[in-house]
Amino acid sequence: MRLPVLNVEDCLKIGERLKRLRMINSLTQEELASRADLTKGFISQLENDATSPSIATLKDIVDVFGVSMQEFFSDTDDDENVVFGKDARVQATDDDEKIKVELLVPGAQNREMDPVLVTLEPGEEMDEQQFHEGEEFGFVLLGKIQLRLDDRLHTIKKDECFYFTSDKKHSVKNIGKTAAKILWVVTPPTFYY
Amino acid sequence: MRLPVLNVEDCLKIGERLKRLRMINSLTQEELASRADLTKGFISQLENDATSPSIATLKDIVDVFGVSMQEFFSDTDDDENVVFGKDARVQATDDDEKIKVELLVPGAQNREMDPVLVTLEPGEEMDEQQFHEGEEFGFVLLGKIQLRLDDRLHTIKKDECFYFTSDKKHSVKNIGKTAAKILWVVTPPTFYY
DNA sequence: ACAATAAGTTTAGAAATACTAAACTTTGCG
DNA sequence: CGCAAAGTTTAGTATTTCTAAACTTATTGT
Repeated sequence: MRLPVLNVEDCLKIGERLKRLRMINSLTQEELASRADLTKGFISQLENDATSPSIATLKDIVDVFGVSMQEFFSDTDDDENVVFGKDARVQATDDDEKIKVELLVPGAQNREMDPVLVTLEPGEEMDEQQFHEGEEFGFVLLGKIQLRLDDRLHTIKKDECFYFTSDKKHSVKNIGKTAAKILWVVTPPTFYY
Repeated sequence: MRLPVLNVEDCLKIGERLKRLRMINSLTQEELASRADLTKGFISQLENDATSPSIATLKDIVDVFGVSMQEFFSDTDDDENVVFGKDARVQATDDDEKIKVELLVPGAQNREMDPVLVTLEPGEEMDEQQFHEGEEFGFVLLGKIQLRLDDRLHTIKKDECFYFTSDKKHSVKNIGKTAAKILWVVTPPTFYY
């Protein structure tokens, strides 16, 4: 039996495909191993291209994911993602910016909502510069914030939320002593950061 | 490493797929072996499911055929029918109707064009009642017809053709003394008979 | 901050097999 | 029929697939 040649692994990317599928399905290596009747050590080796599975074993694994061999080797992303873990987040702001905005569902085409995670350090404020149509919903996961809608101020604490139409000028400021995190959902999707 | 389980071989049919591809490419086992840097004995074993290749080796083999791993594991019969004889025609009109319309390429899903054969007895007319988007092309195989587009009339004889956008009201009439036959192609496919 | 646990990685090696070389069998052709 | 081409089978070596378990890193709760 042949050693996997580096260029084959490169172009087939078996490890990468396996890891991606595992993340999409929110499984640990141990859970996947258990379902495919393998060991977690082997799953780790596969994901890191330290070894290659037999075709039969690969089939067992992709069966756990409910994916065909054809789909597994497909280079187009046909399967709409339903579950998005932390690693799927796309940061929409630079690391040097104090405000951190992360897209929770990247690739928002064909969707009605755009959920993002906003992180504000103490004292920082996020301004909305543009009006747009639609509605916004926010849930404060951490900290205490002040929401300004036109000329009115609202204090919102952890586990409280807000909902307003996007035709008002609005901004959010962290008025607490620790970082604030807001789960924010916009409909229809609009890119404004 | 796991033995190939029988049901895996059954559903993946690796040997069968390999043999079919080899036949399509008119290669002997020895030629294929030579091109993939393997032995003919091994090819024979693979085709008879006596053993299973590693993924890397499978990739080498399908590369010889110019096929991707995705295509290799595809369950759809990729070789689309290209030739449609008379026996493949599907009549879209009843026998008691004077106008005869036959689909030339049945199962038109996933196609950009819908070709039909229209037969008109002398003096008969085929009306288009509905507007729709798209384009239409026609070739007069037999006879002489009159094409009306909105308020304009066109006489088209055997071996002449027409092409227009479908946003016009249109109809066709046989103005000859013998039956007329028109090969008519509509894009995108629309069912209007 | 720290401890405990979850999650992932690495190591050593047993068992299995991927693949070979060559002998054997079948098929096709003149 | 004889011969060569094509395919199959056999025996075995080198390699790898996959394991169990130790180790490391990451995460969570107090």
